[in-house]
Amino acid sequence: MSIQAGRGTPEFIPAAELRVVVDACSTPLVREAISESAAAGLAQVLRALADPVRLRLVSLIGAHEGGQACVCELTTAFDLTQPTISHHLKVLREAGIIASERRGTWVHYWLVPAALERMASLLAPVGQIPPMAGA
Amino acid sequence: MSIQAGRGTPEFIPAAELRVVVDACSTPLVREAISESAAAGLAQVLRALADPVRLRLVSLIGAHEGGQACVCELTTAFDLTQPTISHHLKVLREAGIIASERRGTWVHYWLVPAALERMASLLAPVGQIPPMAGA
DNA sequence: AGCCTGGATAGACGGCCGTCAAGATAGAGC
DNA sequence: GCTCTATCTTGACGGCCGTCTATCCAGGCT
Repeated sequence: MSIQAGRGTPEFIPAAELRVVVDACSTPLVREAISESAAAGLAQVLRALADPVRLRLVSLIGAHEGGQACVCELTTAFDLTQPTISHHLKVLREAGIIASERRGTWVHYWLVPAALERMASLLAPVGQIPPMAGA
Repeated sequence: MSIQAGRGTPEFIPAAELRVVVDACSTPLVREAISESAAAGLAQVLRALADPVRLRLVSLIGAHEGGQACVCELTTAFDLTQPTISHHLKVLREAGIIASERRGTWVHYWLVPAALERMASLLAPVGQIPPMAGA
């Protein structure tokens, strides 16, 4: 019971801090070694994206007319129950990837572009998009 | 037991196919809705990255002199046993994110830039990587 | 007010995965 | 060939997470 902690996520980082922590590491990840806490925050956001359903949700929302979609439209795109979709949307929202607002009867979701941009620029290997630049 | 499948990963996609599947969706994710199989493949790669230890491994390898690092150097950077690090390296290797080669006694690992680039361009919201890009 | 619909929450269940200890394998050097 | 070191593999354990059912909350309508 000393070290064996099951999984390496003993501490959950709330959304606000998360932003800071991820920002703290805005160099391309492969430029210099990131800190332990930056890795934790970054992994938290990536884990939110690392699910087929949530990826499709992000894609559906982003590709939807006006960049917004209501839950009813999203739910019908899957063979999953509405609570399950609601759960996935919550995960994405808590990771700062999407935002939502209630408008009358329906709840609308849209992407937070900064979140995906941050991920993209972190993963971009320095010179970025040099398909074969390996010397 | 008809639908309840525990998690949405009934089918594992081997590395070769994975490349194809992820390539099949090289539009920025938020441009148009991705297919179910593309989402599965993409999620598989993201899940490999969505772990603090593996992120730090990628970062350590990428930032290491010469872009290469041997396992012994990586192991000492963590409070984890060597088999655990080896396991994480295997996950990254099977996801196509890193590659390895044995050189005498030591095994060296390096990044596969195309993998991270692919991820970055998929996540980049259309205009992509505004932080430093020309515009 | 009462009902209906869209959506979120709570609780439970089962599989996946991160971790470790122990053993196996591959070169290097004697 | 034997030993030693570096690394991988195997098997087991425990927690996390994706899914469901059941229930609750919020608005609109009559």
